[in-house]
Amino acid sequence: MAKKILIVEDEQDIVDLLKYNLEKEGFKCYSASNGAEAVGLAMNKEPDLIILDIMMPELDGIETCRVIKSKPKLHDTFVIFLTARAEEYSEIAGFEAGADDYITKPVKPRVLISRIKAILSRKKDQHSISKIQHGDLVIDRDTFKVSIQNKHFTLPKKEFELLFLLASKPDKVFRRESILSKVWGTDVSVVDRTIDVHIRKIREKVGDEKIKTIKGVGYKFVL
Amino acid sequence: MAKKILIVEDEQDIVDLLKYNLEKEGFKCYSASNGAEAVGLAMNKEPDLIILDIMMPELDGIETCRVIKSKPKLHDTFVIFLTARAEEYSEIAGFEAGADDYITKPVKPRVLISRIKAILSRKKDQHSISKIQHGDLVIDRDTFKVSIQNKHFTLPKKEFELLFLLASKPDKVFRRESILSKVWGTDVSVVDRTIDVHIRKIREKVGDEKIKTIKGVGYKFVL
DNA sequence: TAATCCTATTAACATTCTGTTAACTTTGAC
DNA sequence: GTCAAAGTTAACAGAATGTTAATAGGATTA
Repeated sequence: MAKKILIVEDEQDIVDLLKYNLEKEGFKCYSASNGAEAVGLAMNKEPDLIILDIMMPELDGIETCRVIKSKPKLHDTFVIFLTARAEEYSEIAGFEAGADDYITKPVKPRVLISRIKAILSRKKDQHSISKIQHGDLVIDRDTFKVSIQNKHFTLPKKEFELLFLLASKPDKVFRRESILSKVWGTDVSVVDRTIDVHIRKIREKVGDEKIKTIKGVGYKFVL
Repeated sequence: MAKKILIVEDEQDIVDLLKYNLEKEGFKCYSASNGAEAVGLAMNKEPDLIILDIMMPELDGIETCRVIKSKPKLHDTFVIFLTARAEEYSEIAGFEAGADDYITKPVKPRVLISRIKAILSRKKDQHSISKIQHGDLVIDRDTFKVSIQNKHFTLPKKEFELLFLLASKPDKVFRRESILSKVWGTDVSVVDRTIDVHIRKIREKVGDEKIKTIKGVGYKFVL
């Protein structure tokens, strides 16, 4: 799923430069040219990360960041500040406002991208429980290994994510839409059969009995 | 053992200020008033960290930094630049010359000290474990030597760091982004293929089976 | 200093494997 | 029995990784 990035910057040139480079890397970009617009867009699109210019007319970057961080919905959104080198800028103030990193202009696209990736991967790490263990089943995110009844496999990514999801709550029925949004993400669209095919592949490995179909609803993992 | 810090600065007042504060914190200080002297002292004392004024007569800070970083012996020494706020200073040039951080004048001792500690602790993390031993595998940071199944090699730096990382937690899958940030650092950006090429070279030496690919995720070291 | 060697990186191309789809079959609730 | 939902299979496209060779720049040696 493409990560969403909101660029907040009043100089159109810079917006274009960033947008071009970020989209090339597969990010979905939005842009705003002032703080107020930024807050609105952020609430609307819920980006994964916001690139925020410090120097802006009216609501400046630091204030904008404060406003953003005060919204519960956006509390976990990452913020990177953009700052001119010579600028009178207090790094401390920036971090206190809740920034996760800052980058000085002129922006080197590659530096920006590597920092963004580093930050986004941080988030990913935080959100994942790394190990599931139920009876004779062990699923370990760290090693990407699955073992069940003395059988061991290393599953492809999607299959792994799907099994991990189902097995995280044995016996709970996961509806198809819920599976889609959690494993595939909200902005990809795949045909319905795709889930079935993956379920099929998993069943081949862990055994047909382990995943039960609830027709009209979804699937559940049984021990 | 007290960490050694070399202060390179032509204004005696500042030298005194820094020295006073750093020594109070338990650091051992040396000082030089120009670039040439600095290089000599650095080679001689091998400090842990060098505080380098950008503006200096003759050899300026950036050039001095380049010279220092070109000496293998000093390659891993940390460098902090000291720069006047209003100064026309290219941060890019500084980081490209190999600086690890920079601080603007007027120097606030508390800021300086906290940055120094942060930087020195970085080093500590990286180098704290110097030897890995798992089964027939031995990897020694001090000598850059690796031995496995009666085969011995000395790996180039990057290959070594990469193998060291993977082998530090056998079976754990390291995601590509994580490898990048840990071996290459967050500020450099290299093409994706670079990791593969290094993996390939390591595999040639330690054997293909030792490093397993988890497609879409990363690599892991297996015993 | 020049010549040589070695490392890190990249580009270009080859290969492998995953994820997805289409097309068709089977199942089970009503 | 009907029909929507799910199962199944094979084929395909494209992503992800493997591989090789070329290059640049440091470091080492003569």
